[in-house]
Amino acid sequence: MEHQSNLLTREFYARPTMEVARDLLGRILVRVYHGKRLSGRIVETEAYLGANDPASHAYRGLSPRNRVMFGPPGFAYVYFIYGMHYCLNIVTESNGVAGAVLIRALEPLEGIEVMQELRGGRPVEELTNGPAKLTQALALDISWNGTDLCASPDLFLEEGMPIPDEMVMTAPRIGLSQGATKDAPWRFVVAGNPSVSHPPWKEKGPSKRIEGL
DNA sequence: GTCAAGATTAGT
DNA sequence: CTAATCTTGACG
Repeated sequence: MEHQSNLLTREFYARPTMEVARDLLGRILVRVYHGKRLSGRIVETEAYLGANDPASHAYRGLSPRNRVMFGPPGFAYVYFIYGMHYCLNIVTESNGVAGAVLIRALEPLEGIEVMQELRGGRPVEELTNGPAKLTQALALDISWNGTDLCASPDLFLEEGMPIPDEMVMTAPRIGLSQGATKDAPWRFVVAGNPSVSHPPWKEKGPSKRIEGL
C-alpha cells in the first residue's frame, strides 16, 4: 500500500498554528485499521498555542504529558481526558515551539461500517462529530501519542480539497471556562456541514465568516 | 499526600 | 442538567 503522492508534508505543519488550523479544513485524515482504510474529511479544528494561550496544555511549559506539543511538527499529540476520552491534535510550529491543532470533527468517508461498529452502532451523523467521538471511530488511544503523521503507514493526512474562505466560519473554542483567551475565535468550521459539533450557525455566540488570514 | 478541574459524551 | 471516571497540576 502506497500513500506517498498526496500526503501532507512536514512543511505544511511547520507553520503558525492558526494558519495550519485553518488550512487543515478539507484535508483527509486516514487511519488504516486491520488493513482497511477508515477516513474522514476534517470539518472542524481548534488552534492551541503555547506561552500566549492560557487555555493550552502547553501554557505552563514542558511536562511529561504535553511534551509532544513542543516537538517537531507533523506529529500526533493524543491526550486522555475526563477519565474516559481521547482527543487527537496535530503538532505545529518548528521543533521547540509549542503549538497544536485539535481535530474536533470529521465528515465520514471510508470504512463507515467499521467506524459504526467501533462507535456502538451509532448513526452516521453521530460517528465523528466531536473530538472524542472521532478517536473512538478511528480506534485511536494514548498509544498513538507521538506518532509521526508523515511516516506512519497507519495514521496520516492526505491533501484532500482546501476549503474556500467563503465556506469557513470562526468561533470561540469549545469547553473552555477560564483564561484570557477562552473567547478568542480560534475554532474553524466548514459552514453548514452536518458533521460539525456545536454548529456556530445555530448558536448565539460570536461567530463570523473569515476574510483571509 | 490531598483535591478540584478538565480541549467530553450520553442519558435524564 | 448531571454522572461517569481518572489524570494532571496546584498547593502544602
